[in-house]
Amino acid sequence: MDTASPARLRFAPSPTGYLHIGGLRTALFNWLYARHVGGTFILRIEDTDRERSTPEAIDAILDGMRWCGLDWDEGPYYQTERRDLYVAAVERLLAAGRAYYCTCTPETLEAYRKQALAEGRRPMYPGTCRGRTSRPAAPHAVRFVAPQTGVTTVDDLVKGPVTFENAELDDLVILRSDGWPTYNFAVVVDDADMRITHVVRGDDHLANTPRQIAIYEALGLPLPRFGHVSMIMGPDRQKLSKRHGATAVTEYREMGYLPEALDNYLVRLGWSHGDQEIFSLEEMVRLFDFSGVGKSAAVFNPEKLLWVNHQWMKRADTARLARLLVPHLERRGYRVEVDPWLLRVVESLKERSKTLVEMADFGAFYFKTRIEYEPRAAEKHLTPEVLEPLGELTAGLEWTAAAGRFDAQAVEEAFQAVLGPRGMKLGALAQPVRVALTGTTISPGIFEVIETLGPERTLARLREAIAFIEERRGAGRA
RNA sequence: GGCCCCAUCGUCUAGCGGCCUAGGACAUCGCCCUCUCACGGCGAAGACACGGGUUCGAUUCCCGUUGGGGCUACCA
Repeated sequence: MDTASPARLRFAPSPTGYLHIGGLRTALFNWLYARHVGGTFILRIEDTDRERSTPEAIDAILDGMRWCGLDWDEGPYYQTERRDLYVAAVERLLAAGRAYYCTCTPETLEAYRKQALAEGRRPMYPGTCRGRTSRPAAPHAVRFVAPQTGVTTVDDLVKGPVTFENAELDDLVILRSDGWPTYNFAVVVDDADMRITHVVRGDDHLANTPRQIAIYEALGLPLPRFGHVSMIMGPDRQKLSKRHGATAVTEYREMGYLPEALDNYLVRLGWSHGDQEIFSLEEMVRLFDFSGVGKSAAVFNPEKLLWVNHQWMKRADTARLARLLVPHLERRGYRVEVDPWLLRVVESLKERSKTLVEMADFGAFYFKTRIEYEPRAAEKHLTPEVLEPLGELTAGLEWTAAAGRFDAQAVEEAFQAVLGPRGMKLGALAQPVRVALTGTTISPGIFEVIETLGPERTLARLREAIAFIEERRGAGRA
């Protein structure tokens, strides 16, 4: 028995560029609702604009969606493979007198529009070809006979009821002179054919909805529910675009973001559930509903995304993080593989890294064969005064290593053995050691670093630092 | 220009007539924790765009103004 919900939703991007943040959020909302009600999620590629559509863009869309965990149950369907369907629908409209051939050239149309605008009139199609029912020999498009009276009300899932005057509707072109359908027509034919029950999309399509409803009605097709989600904008309150920095979802992967973090951040842009900020995909699916979707547009805030990512980095499974970190390390020239040692490294880093990129940069010292000291750090901490304690610590750690235990606890004891008798504070020794081991004054806890580094690397680096100080002292005397 | 949508801290938002001297989160600024950096804890600052109504009572409902956005293509 089929107990699944009959709800069918779709994401229908046009492959004219990379998959951007706004598109991904639309996809996410569709996917979440479909999963929430146990319905079907369909992917459809709207590639009828053959000038601007590219195979690379299609790959980018599929890739981005997979990365974010938005799996589809049907498709991808391609509109360029469904042309017969649109043409057949056009024929039906033509036969029913709900469409007509139009031979007006783009030039005359453009001239007319300009004139209308200049005179302060509405730039609508003048209806020159209305009623032309026989196929012209000249190049022609097909126009839809739009209703001229009455109103159309869209009972929107997020905006509520929105009413439009049908007199505002234009006789729009449904079939271009190149034989391909236009957007407003193809969506209707496809959504109906695919039995879409909820059309959820950006609210830049709200004004298109009455035009589409008119087509549904002319074709005698049942109406789906519509839901128009507000858009995502840049800090300048303009539609998000390349100007605003990274907007392609794959860029976020390269910048070291986790897909669950991007999903989490995006779902909170326009949707909320009380005061909760962190949601797993599973939680979103359980909680998502249109009643929680807001009406107003939201400004994309990279800083909050960074924070959300940090939250997910801390929660992430260490082995998975290690696997994801590898390419970032390789990009920096470190040959590593996922082994227990890398796991330890990641473990020491995950709490304090906001992104994988940050983790790779911050943890690079673990992998370096030679430590370069930051000049200021060396200046301040690798001084002759610490030569003796450093030497003593090195000896102590050698002993610790020889004893076969090199854990944080044993390391700390070695430190105390140096510190205690001298009445030194931990910081006075920890910082020089930190510079010796990492080259900088910033790192995870020093005992943890030493334990992770292991005796061999630790002792080599300490000796090198001692040599460095001695050499510099010698140079100073000369 | 016309039509449509939107309007709570800088940003994301809670609020669905009295619980609001408006709550949370990011960012900012203090303090605490502390071997550095983070994390964490505590605290500060910070908003209902404006004007009319409706109501015993409006952030919440209605109208207008203002501001922002979208559509107005043989792009999607």
